[in-house]
Parts: sequence; C-alpha cells; structure tokens
Amino acid sequence: MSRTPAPHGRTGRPPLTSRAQILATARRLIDEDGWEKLTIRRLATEVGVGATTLYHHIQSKDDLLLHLLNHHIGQIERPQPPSAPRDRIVTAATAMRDALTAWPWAADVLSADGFVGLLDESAMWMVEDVLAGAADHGCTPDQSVDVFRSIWYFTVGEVLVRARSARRESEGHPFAYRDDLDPSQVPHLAAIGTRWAALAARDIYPEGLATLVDALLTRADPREGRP
Amino acid sequence: MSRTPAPHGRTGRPPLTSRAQILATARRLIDEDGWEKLTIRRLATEVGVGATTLYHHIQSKDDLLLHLLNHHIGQIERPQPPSAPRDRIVTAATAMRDALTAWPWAADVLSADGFVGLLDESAMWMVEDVLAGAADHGCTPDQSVDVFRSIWYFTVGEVLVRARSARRESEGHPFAYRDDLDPSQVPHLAAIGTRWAALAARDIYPEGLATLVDALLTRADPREGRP
DNA sequence: TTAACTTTGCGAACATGTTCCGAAAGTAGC
DNA sequence: GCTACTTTCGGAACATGTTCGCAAAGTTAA
Repeated sequence: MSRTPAPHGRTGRPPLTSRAQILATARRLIDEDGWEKLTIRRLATEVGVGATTLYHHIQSKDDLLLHLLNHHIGQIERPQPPSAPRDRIVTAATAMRDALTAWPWAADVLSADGFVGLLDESAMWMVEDVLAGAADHGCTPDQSVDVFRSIWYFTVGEVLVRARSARRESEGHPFAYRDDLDPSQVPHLAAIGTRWAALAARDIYPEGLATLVDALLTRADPREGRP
Repeated sequence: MSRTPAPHGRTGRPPLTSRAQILATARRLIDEDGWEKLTIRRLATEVGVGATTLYHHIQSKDDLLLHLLNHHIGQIERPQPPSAPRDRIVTAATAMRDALTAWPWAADVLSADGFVGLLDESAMWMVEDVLAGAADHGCTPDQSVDVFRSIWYFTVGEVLVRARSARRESEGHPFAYRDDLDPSQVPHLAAIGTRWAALAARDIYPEGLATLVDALLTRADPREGRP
C-alpha cells in the first residue's frame, strides 16, 4: 500500500519560518511596544518573511492572539487550591481575572461561552477549580456550569469595561461625567454627578465576586443558607 | 458690535445632507441587511454623498453607532417602576440587557464605566432606577454606585459573551467542545464534556441577576439579611 | 531525468475606517 | 462686482487584516 503519507522526509518547499518563531517574535514585539502596535505586516517584517506568508502558519490574527494567550496562561502558576469550596472558586476566578487584566485584548478574543473550547489544557484548571468547588459544595454538574457561567459573565464584563475605560482615557477622550443632569428627572444620578468618575475608578471586583459566589452557592444549596 | 454669529442666513456651503438623514438611512440599512453590513462607504452611497463627507456630520463610526443606540433606547418605553426596590433594580437591569441584546454591537461601544457619560437623558432612567432602588433599600450613594457597577459588569459580560458566541456560530466555526479531556486532570470538566454546549445555550441571566441583586442588597444592609 | 505532487513564499489586490487637502458654494462687507 | 470668510464636499491616500493566484523549492514515483 502506498498510503503512507510521509515516510520520513517531509515533502513540499522547506519553510523559512515556523509558528513557534512567529509566536516568539510576537511576544517580543508586544513586550517592547505593547500589543496595540502588533500588526501583521510589522510582525512579518520582524520575522523576516512576507506578510501573507504568516497565514500559512496561523489562521488569523485572532488565532495568533489565542496562541499567545494560551502560552501566557500556561505560565501562570496554579495556586494551591484552598480546601474550602467557596475559596477555591474565588481563587480560580481571581486568577482568570488577573490573567485577562494583564492582557486586555484577550477578553476580546475569549469573550465567548467557548472559553472551554478555545484554551488548551494548561488553562483548564481555572474552569476545573470552579466546577470542583461548586460540586464539593453540593451542586449538581448542571448547577456547577451555571455557577461558572455567572462568574464568567461578571469577570468578562469587569475586564472589558476596565480595559475600554482605560483605552478611552489613554486616547485622550475620557468621559464627560455630566454635572448638568436634571435633578427632577434623575435625582440620584444628579446627586452623584461628577463624583461618579472617582467611584468608578475603585476596584470592586473582589467584593463583587465574593458576594456573587456566596449567593450562587447559597442559591444552589439552600441548606447552607438558613441552617 | 458685529459679534452676532449668524444673523439670519447661515454662511458656508449649503449642506447636501444632515446628521438626521444619515442616522435615518443608517437605521434603514440596518433594518434591511443587518448591522454587520453597515459600512461607511455603503452608508454614504445610500445617502447620496461621498464617503468622507459623512465625517463632517459624525465624529466616527463609533459615534454614529452611539447616536443610533441613543435613539433606540430612547424609544424603549420606560416600564412602570415596581414599588419594591429590589424589583425596581431587576426591572431596570433587565431593560438594559434587553436593549443591548437587540443591538449586540452596542455593548462594544458602551462597555465602559462611562455608560453614564455616553448616553443621553432618555436612557438615564435605567441607571437612575437602579440607584433609586438601592437608595430606597438603604444604601448610601457610594454603595448604590457599587451596586450599579456590579450589575453592569454582569450585564455587559452576558451580552458580549452571548453576542460573540452567536457570531462564531454564524460564521461557521463553532466551538469544538472537547470530548478528549483527561478525567484525571480535570474530572468535573471531563464529566460534562460536550454537554457544555447545551448547557451554555440556556439563558441564565434572569436567575443570575436576581441572585446578584439580592446578594448585593443584603451585603449593603445586613439588617435585611437575617431579620 | 522527468513528471506529478506538496508545501511554502509572496506580490497584487480588496474592503474597511479614517485623515488630508484642495475645490465648491454659499454669505458678509465693501 | 469683488474680496474675504465660512462651511461642506469628496477624491486621493494610508494602515490594517485578509484572500487569490502563481512562482519557488523540495520529495516521491516512473
């Protein structure tokens, strides 16, 4: 049978570059100039090939970013999971949030229920720890997924809002928090006025997450709610 | 004094179009072909002017979308606010979510803590109702803002995740929910396996929101937690 | 050696949002 | 009528991600 696809030497034109080299160069460029400056053409030039050549090694720019993110997350040390289920969930969720906050563009790529389908196994412990914590608390598998999804929504929202706010600020058109609101129409909003900016600058993720997790667990298992 | 800016006849070349006409045409195009097909050049052609001319009437495409969103939200009827503070918050948040779900691109523009700074007064009741509900429950203004922000994160996250998942599916590359996960590494995840897809298709926003709101209010005012 | 096949490289081209700059078309003052 | 001034118009051009088609460079089979 001549079905053997590639007996020993590989066929085709020998490659000038590789996915690994492309990813390494991309990481270097991001380190040097920030991810906003990473363009396909610049990356190709730096690698030393034509721009369109990259598309033989990656599927798209999103695909490239996804590979970079997987590499980045893979290097995060998995924290020792706390024994208390609730704390395990909080720890895992905080790790997800920190990973995304460091690479804000990641959320753009990842914000999909397919989190699970996009990352490779080195990042799965984040999902697993949440599911495990929920299960240990007494949740059914289905309830555990619901717990994860709610946490995921909250986390993605926080990261994206934070990233966009920061970008807006850095691009020179921050928000005009109005001091011209009509107190008779929107009294509470008017009372806060421009103080909103200062309030919105505070990081409320930890408290919000803790509140959400406790509530989700209490809801899933009422016995824990009122002894 | 010759300071009068424009006594009667306005100066300058007479405009061929107006922002109102541009917005109306944009709405029509979106209605007909969906917002993905709305490009600056197409819009300009449809209006009957050159593409760059649009930039004399709008600041950017994001600015255009923001105007469209304001118009859209302005047409949403403000529901009769329930008397119970908690229900008022839930109603307002659900209205926000529904408004964004109908126009998924909106979240891309809006996902910033500057929600408040970007919309006009016709949409402010959504924010106001949340703040009012929190205040009536006994929250301080600062706590009320925290309540709003947590709800906002959860809502933006849900809308964005849902929108992206749908887009991925419609573009032909849905998620490969893996059935090859290593049960010894990620037991709970492996146990769920491909069933994740079906679970992620369920709408859990209402329950998640209710849980979150109750928890946020309970946290802000412990007296309400355990009588 | 020759022919078929396979993989990679790359220039040209396209669609998109956006900026630049000069032309067009009106009014105001003389 | 002529000269400023003001506002709008729009073609050219740019950067970006991406597709297409073909050339280049290797292996395998005859």
